[in-house]
Amino acid sequence: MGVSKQQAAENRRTIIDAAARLFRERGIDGVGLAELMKAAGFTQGGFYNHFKSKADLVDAVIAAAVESGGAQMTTALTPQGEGDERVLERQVTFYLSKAHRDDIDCGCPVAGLAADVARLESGTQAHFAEGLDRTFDQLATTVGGAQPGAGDRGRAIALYAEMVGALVLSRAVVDADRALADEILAQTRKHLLSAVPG
Amino acid sequence: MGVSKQQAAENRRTIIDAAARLFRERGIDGVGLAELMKAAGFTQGGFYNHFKSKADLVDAVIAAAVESGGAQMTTALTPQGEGDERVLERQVTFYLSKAHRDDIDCGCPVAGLAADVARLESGTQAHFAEGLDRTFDQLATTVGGAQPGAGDRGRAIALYAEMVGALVLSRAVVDADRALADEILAQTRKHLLSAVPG
DNA sequence: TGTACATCAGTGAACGCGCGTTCACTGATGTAC
DNA sequence: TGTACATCAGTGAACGCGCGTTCACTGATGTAC
Repeated sequence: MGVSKQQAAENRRTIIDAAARLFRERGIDGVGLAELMKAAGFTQGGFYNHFKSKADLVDAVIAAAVESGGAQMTTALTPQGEGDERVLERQVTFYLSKAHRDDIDCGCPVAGLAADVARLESGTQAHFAEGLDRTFDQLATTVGGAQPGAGDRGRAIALYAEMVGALVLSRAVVDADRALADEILAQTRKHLLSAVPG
Repeated sequence: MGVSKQQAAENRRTIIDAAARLFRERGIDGVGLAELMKAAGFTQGGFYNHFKSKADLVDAVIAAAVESGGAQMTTALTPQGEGDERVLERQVTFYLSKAHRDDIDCGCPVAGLAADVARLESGTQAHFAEGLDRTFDQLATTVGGAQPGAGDRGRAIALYAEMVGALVLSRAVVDADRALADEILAQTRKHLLSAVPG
């Protein structure tokens, strides 16, 4: 068609965003390039103007997802400026909400993509690992609050693992047994919030 | 070839076992039927003598995995007859070991398949949900120990979610950042064992 | 117990289909003069 | 500033390949008489 460089860059971004959504929803193997390009508003052939292969796109998706705020844990839903105790509480409450579970294509990419990432080449895994590492550090400062300590990162890791596990398990059964899916969220929420001071 | 009914039943089992292994390792979408049948020691065409579709096999795999001892949590590695406190400790220690993480094709099917299960039809999800529910109950009695209480199941769910999350996250980064993968296991192990009395 | 035949788990080739990828082509963008 | 041309993001058809599935065929199993 003929398109400005800026437009082309925006289009690339559009493709990555569509892929991030579809990959979380149906898994990387479950999404074809034709369908993906159509979802982004383009035809199949244009894909290779932006990426040299599907693996290259996956790499870009992981890098972008992880870059946009350490896996969605410490951004959007935590308007800064309030007391740190409350921030942790609100993050946990949102992360383990039914809304977050049911909105998988906009939800935490760590929970949505972790299983697939385990099967990717280690170059792509490395981006994911960097983002996860950063997420642990950010969460550690939130956990530490006013009195940071040596065990904060360890506690952050345990906290995050429980949230990711609960979300993955809840999603795995929600279509067949909504009560069980809700129970998983409710019990882990209760467990984690009881550990938060206040 | 001509094969006895008993032999046929054994062959069916062999196919399911091979599928359980391969599905955990590379994801359901990542395994083709030709490859699967070859791994089980047969040719491609025989598949439909045992299953009416790939989805039917997946259903059988989930049902079998979940049936063989509530997701491998409360079987094999816990020789009964010893004190209950120690049983929980040993289960956690094994579940969060490097050996369990690295041996994904023989490991806990809940952690290995949960992400894929979320995308399956709800009939298949139901088998998984039943197994998960039973696992929670079994783990609750272990958690309750000598003094069972009303909060045991809730604590079991939180415990299990943390273990599954840790295993999934550790596997997602192990090829790219082994230190981080090990840290995740070590910190969650430490966190969970510190909560066990004794 | 022995013979005749239906069953059905196995083989291996073939089917259509959608996958990731390649290609020739188009035409506005953006540069060179 | 205006003209000539290279660039390259877009289109849409085509490629080979492996997928899930179907098929005709084989021959030991297992039943009927």
